Amino acid sequence: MPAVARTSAAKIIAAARRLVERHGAERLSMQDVAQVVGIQAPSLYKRYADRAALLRDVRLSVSAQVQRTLARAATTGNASDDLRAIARAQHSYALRAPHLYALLFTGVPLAVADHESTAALVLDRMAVHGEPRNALAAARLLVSFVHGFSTMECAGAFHLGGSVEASFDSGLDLLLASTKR
Amino acid sequence: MPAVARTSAAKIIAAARRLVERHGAERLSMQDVAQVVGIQAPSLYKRYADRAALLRDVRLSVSAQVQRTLARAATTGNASDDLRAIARAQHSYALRAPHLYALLFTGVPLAVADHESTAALVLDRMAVHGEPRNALAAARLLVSFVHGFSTMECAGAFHLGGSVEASFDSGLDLLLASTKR
DNA sequence: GTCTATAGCTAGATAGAC
DNA sequence: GTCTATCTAGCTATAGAC
Repeated sequence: MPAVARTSAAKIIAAARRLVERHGAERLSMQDVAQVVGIQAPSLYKRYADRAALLRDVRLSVSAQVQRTLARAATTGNASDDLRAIARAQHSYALRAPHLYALLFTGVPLAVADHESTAALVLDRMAVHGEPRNALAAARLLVSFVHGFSTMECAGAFHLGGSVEASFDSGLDLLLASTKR
Repeated sequence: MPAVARTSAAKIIAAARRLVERHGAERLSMQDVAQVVGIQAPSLYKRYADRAALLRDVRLSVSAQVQRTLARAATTGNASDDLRAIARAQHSYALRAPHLYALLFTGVPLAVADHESTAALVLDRMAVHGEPRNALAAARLLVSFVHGFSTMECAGAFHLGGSVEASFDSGLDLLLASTKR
């Protein structure tokens, strides 16, 4: 008779997520995860071959959550408003949980089905908002700005004064206006 | 009679830089640095109190190098061309040495004198290229785009096909055109 | 699936002789 | 400033009983 399960895959991932959110992925240890879920570290190896496998599941979990968040933002019924809402939601997520957000751009690229990818979502709206021929470059311009601004803001890289939030808003406005059809 | 110096601060920093460039800052170890410069690890502690102190010097060295590189790019005599050249140089550096580039936005923000900061350089050119009233936000827009695009490109985050380089160029063009006075 | 015990490694950092 | 020797700490991962 096997031992009774004292935890679950979902709880393990949730615990690991919380630890990454607080301390960053580099400092995630199997021992800390085990302690949080209330088991001993070696027991984790019954579910995950190694630390990398656990971290992979955490990344997938974060990726899915972000995708859901941005998809929910893109429901205004207007392509331009959707783009603005997506940008705001991404920026907000990055500031709220920088370590989780960083996970999306760390290590081997996540393989995400196209129909589930935020990239495809932005591209779709951009093809309506602006000239379809230029949609790919325009989408990359917008996403790069949001990503770059968010990570720089998290890193404390804006130190010339002025309102950082105002800069974000005006950058977003200018970008949307200049890509508009 | 004290022992003869077998190395120097410059060589130690250079060695650490090379290791960070190759493997990333997280994996920089005092033992590896010592081996590369040809001394024993404990000897490093005569010059640096701890690993963080050494890494701090590496960051400062990279920061100074990047600043010099971008400042040299901004000498075309024309503000708009300077901005384009800065953007290209930053993008190129980030792709060439992603781990060193990442160092600039990692950990506690680097304290850089304003007159030596790239931020001030871009702001200066932007105030000539575009409307001075909007220069701060426009500078942040431009730098965020370049930074975001570069890090996403390094992370392999552009997977919808098309030419990534063409997207960068057209994004840069659009940005410069739409901020022009 | 849980546990205890432990192997095995790597790293940061200190002590003290020269 | 260099060395050897060593301490301490933390971590990944495995073995094997229950």
